[in-house]
Amino acid sequence: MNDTTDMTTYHHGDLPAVLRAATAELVAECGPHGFSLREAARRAGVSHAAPAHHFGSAKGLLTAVATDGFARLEAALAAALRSSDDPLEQFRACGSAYVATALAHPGHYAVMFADELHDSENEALIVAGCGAYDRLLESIGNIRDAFNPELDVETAATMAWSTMAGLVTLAPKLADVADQNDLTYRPIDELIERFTDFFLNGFAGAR
Amino acid sequence: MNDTTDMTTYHHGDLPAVLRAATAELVAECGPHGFSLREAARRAGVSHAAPAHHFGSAKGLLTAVATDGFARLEAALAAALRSSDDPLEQFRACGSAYVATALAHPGHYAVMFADELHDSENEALIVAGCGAYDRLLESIGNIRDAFNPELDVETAATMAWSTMAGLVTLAPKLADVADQNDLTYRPIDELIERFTDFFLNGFAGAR
DNA sequence: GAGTTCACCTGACACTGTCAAGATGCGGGT
DNA sequence: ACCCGCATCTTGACAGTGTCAGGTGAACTC
Repeated sequence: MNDTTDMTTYHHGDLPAVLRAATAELVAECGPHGFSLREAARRAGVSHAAPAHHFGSAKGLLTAVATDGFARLEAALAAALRSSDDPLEQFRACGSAYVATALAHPGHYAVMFADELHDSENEALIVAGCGAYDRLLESIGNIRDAFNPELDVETAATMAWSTMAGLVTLAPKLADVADQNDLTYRPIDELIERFTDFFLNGFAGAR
Repeated sequence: MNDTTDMTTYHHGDLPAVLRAATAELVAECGPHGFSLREAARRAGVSHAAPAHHFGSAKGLLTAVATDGFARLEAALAAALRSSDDPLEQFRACGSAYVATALAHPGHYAVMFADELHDSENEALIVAGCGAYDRLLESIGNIRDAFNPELDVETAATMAWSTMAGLVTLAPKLADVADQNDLTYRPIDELIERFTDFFLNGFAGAR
């Protein structure tokens, strides 16, 4: 019977996958605003209405790309958690993994946190997003268990998540500002390292 | 002689200002993606090509709105700094002021941090952005002077700025997630309060 | 081998941003 | 008083966009 993952080889091979890849590439090049459904179709070598058949609308396609991005992020964070037994080291690895995947897949990342570009109600997207976030909760939960039972994991995770997202999106702008003011420019890797140390420092006394 | 701020009362009164207001309102309603130059012109009661004359392009108009937003933010942060003599209290007030202005002017805020929607090279925008950021530097500089001469003000400001930006943009999404997982939902005001306490806690031992 | 379903195409519509060219009214110089 | 220059805004056109309706053909089912 029909396994949905098997109905691939038709005219084109696997058009949905090709379209998702083309979209990510296009957004990485031209930004979410420069993206165009027709251009994505063009790059995939199909007619302008082909994407709609698989994804319903432009938003649907972008939603699928965002879901892909969260899946990648979850995988990276999961690997970071497995990379060590020390909760502090795990958290540092999560920070590095977050920024690494964001920079490696800028097209995905740009869509993931642009609320109105994707359909926030989409179930697959929500599941993928929560999956990635759960890894961060897991990491901070490990820290709580090992060092500070008073730590409010929810709040700490919210702030860590926000800070990582903010750093990644603001880093280029901050670099520009630093350049123009003759200040020392800190590459984002170093910022993330500082960030994790700073947070781990703060975790000790937080409630 | 021509003072550019005086050439206001013509056919329309002050069309640039009306257009900026209409744009902010429109973005607040429909998001940056739902914004349309022609719709903004429509709301201002002028023809579809009128905005181009004052702002050059859609990006020019959005840049002006972003500049407005940074000016408002700087004013709010400056007021927060004046609100107390205690550096810690100043920092808390900055956090509250940041989120308050972001929520009070969602249209402006959405454009301010959407890198490709405005012209990042625009000088007025850069000046306004740096002006607001400088207030945060000032606040954290006061903390350094009063409590911890080892504190790296640049790095601390980068993280505080990123966290505030991240919190504001992610707050609604995190609220949804919390709702669906039956977790306790923290309103953003409380999150900001926690955030400032957490950072102040971290400042003590940071380098 | 006929019929149904899926995958994709063609064509059309209203909408968008931008440009060129024209109208319209204010201000300053004579 | 007049007129000219110029800033302001309009009109019209162009290419490009997302989405929908309907068509075409391949592939699987029975």
